[in-house]
Amino acid sequence: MTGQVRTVDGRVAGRRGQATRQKLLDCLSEMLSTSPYRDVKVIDVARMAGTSPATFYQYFPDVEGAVLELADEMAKEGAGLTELVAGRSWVGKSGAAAADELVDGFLSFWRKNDAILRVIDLGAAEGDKRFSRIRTKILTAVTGSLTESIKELQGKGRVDKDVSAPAIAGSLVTMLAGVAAHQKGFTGSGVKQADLKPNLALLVHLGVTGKKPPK
Amino acid sequence: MTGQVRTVDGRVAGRRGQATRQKLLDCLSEMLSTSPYRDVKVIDVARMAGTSPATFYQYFPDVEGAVLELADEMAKEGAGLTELVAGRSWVGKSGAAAADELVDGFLSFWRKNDAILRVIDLGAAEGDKRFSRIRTKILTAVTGSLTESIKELQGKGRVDKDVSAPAIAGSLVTMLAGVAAHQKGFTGSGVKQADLKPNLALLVHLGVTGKKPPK
DNA sequence: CGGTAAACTGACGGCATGACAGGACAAGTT
DNA sequence: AACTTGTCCTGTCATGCCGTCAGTTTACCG
Repeated sequence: MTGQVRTVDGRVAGRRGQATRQKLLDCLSEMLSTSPYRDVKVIDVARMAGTSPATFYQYFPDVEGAVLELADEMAKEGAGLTELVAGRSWVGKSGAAAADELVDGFLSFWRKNDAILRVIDLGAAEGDKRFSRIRTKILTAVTGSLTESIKELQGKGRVDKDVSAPAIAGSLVTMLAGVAAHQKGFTGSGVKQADLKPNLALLVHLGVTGKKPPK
Repeated sequence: MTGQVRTVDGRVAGRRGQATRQKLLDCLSEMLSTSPYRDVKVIDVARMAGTSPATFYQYFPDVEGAVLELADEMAKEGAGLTELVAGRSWVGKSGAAAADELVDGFLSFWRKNDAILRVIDLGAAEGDKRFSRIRTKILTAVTGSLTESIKELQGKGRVDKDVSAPAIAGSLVTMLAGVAAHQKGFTGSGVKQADLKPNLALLVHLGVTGKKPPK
């Protein structure tokens, strides 16, 4: 599928080359989680990796390009999020459990990768197609499965036919992403940390099934 | 309340000074909506305003500082969002209408100011307290009122006591903000534009009242 | 008209960017 | 071991933006 790793000027990268490339990506990743995106400079990343800016530009066209690589790596890992939803029953008590675990899994994934994810979010919001595509790819892992679940419930007559399954699924996932990204903002305005997850799960359950979960 | 407008070196700004200051802010605002945040340079803003970079630095410490000013302007305007919720009844048909209008008003506010809002979002997500505070200030206009509405319903026994009103309100508003910011991402993945608002309104209604709106 | 404070600018050292050519290195060949 | 080959890295350079200062122009007031 993906061809070999290549440098900007078209050479194929060997073992050593791939190692430095990866090191640069790692350092960029750390940089992103410690400094504002706007202040991340090529020279700092290169210094941290014990190399020179020129080396950086051999493997990536610019900072954005490198971020997209990081995002791609993460998107692959994010494909596993599908399992949080696929094949789950949303009826009765197992429905409540499904909501709980979806919220939990999603939040921890987001938190683990928050630095890159917020850059992707920004790029996508700015209308950059490359970022939008990756963002969709990551979220589709969840929204897709969730859409299926809702459609299934509609098929059984448990959910109104006139709701749009993809719209609901997308909105709920966006909510989870937003809350994960601004978690600090919540605790700062009168929401107890412990209250967050159960109430999110409640909202997810309500959205998917249209009903409150059983006690 | 707010003292006079001051330059970085402490002078008070006169008529002419305030005019150029405002012009710089306007140009910055336009710049933000046409270029990626990372590429917005002081020199471009200054050029667009027909002045020099040095002038920019007389009124703002850096680009971030100027963005915070823009955000402050917008926060004042955003205070009007309270009226989308305050004093509304969430019972019966008027509940459905309240949800509709909240979604509508919120989305159009967000869309009108999306350039600055996504920068604020980024700053807040990166943990910058100044951005977090402004973001909270804007959102509080809605979450606060919404929290009150939910608490009121809880008082009347129409909503379970064990849900956290602020957590629900915050999550719903975050959902609205997220959807507004990534609206294009939705339509790009199988959600019809026209389906979005009604389904969001449904989710809001469900979240606030715990019940589906009447037909 | 003269004085004072405000408003602006030119110019400068410093740093990031992005390109190139050439040197260092690993691995295999003779 | 010396040589060869292709990969990998860096020194260096031109360019352009950043952020600051000293100094000039403009507006206001007695």
